[in-house]
Amino acid sequence: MGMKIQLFAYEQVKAFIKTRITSGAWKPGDAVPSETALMAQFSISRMTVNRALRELAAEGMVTRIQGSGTRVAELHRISSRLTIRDIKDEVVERGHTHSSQVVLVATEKAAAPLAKTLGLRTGSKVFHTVLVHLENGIPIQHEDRYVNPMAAPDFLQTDFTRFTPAHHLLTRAPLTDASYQIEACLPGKEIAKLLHIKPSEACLAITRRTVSGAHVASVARLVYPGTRYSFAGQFQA
Amino acid sequence: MGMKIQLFAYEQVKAFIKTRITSGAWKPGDAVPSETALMAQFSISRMTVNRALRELAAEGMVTRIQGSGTRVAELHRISSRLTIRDIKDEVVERGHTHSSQVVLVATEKAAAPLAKTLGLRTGSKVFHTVLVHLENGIPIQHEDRYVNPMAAPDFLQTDFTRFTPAHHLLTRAPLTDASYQIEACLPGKEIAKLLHIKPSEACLAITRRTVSGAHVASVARLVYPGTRYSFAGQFQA
DNA sequence: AAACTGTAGTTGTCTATACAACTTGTGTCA
DNA sequence: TGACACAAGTTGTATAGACAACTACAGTTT
Repeated sequence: MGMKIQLFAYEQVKAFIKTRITSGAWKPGDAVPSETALMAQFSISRMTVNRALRELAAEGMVTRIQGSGTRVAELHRISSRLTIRDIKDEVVERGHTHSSQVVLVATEKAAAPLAKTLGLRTGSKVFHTVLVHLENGIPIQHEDRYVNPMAAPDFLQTDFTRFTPAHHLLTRAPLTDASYQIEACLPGKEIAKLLHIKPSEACLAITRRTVSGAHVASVARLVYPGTRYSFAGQFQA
Repeated sequence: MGMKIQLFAYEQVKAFIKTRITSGAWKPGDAVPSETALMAQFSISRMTVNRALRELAAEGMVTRIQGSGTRVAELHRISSRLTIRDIKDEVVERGHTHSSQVVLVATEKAAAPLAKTLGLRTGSKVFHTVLVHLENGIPIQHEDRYVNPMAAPDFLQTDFTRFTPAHHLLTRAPLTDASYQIEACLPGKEIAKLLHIKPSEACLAITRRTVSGAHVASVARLVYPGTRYSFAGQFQA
């Protein structure tokens, strides 16, 4: 049994406070005992108490104000981390096989709006790829991606049946920022055909823009069939 | 001009390592200097170095293994926090006005599958509410919610035109866990009518299950019109 | 009434040291 | 060759003490 028997001192303090908050004994806005008080109560040093409280603050359970004190956070804003992952890893992790169908690999001239989001001049060279990702042979994602040549000059040399575009980019261009947008949409004739669904079937679309250092590295639109894909997650207090 | 001039020692160490990772100078899998080495390099104590590295590990930038060392994390998995918020707060924060249309407020007997997810016996009493949330008079969310009476006995006493169900639950039952699922779907005739959209318009649906202490507090299905709502976020390294 | 001052209490950071727990490689012994 | 023991290096936790920065409040002065 992987059960952990011994809790470290700072973990005991965290657990003590956490249970009082989640049980409702201490309500939002209530004062949490000061470091000095907890230090005496647990017979441990202040640094250890400090670490416990600092971590609870980072987790959003409490609010700390220097000189004033520590209080239970207002609405323990429960939150989860949403991570950028390579779809291939995701599929493999489920124990399934991943494959890709390459629809388009091209160099194009950027139209005005695209050039703007990539931070390039209108008419600049951009890389454009379109692929369909399959899980056990069933289409689950349509990926339409534009890549800034400045960020990944050798992008088109990749064999996209073996490595996903995301993999190439993640390994070459260290990510610094990204923004995403999740929406519901209808696929349109062409994408519906590639995903083997009806044009009337609702889809989940994620538009993602990734930044690497000074450059906008890539803009991608990922379309998932609504019946075959959903986006699940777990929150923890 | 809120510029912070002085960086604390542990912040300097973090910045030093972070820039080397995001610039690509240190690649995933590379070894990060040991605590002893950094201690000498910056002329600071080991505890301070330790704090810097511990925080970088928590942020997912590096991986630490006791006895072995610290390395640059494989794919700096960029992530963002997805937060549970009250839709009313969201609307108000945008400077708009929020209003609710109450469709149903009832006490029902739970059918088998619902009872199971709420952790109750089949046929137990459950609260059921259906409302439409409006932003400046335009429908943006259809909320269909079941509530466990054990977790919020006075739930139905609320005036739902003034307080949202989420508000009542967040203030009464301290949240401990939650899981969610985001999917694309078609609304169906009834919901389409309430949201003033065509039944063929794609919608974003979030199904959320919240846990408070020992009880599953509530199960809600939130449906957003695809044309009027999307879910945006920002990642940070 | 308003402005100022001082003080006690609180959090933020940092140090030097200590020991525990773990990993890795090297050398020894069977 | 294989098993074992050991040592060096690394991270994990904890301590006692120190000073800095900030808040809140009470008391004083203007």
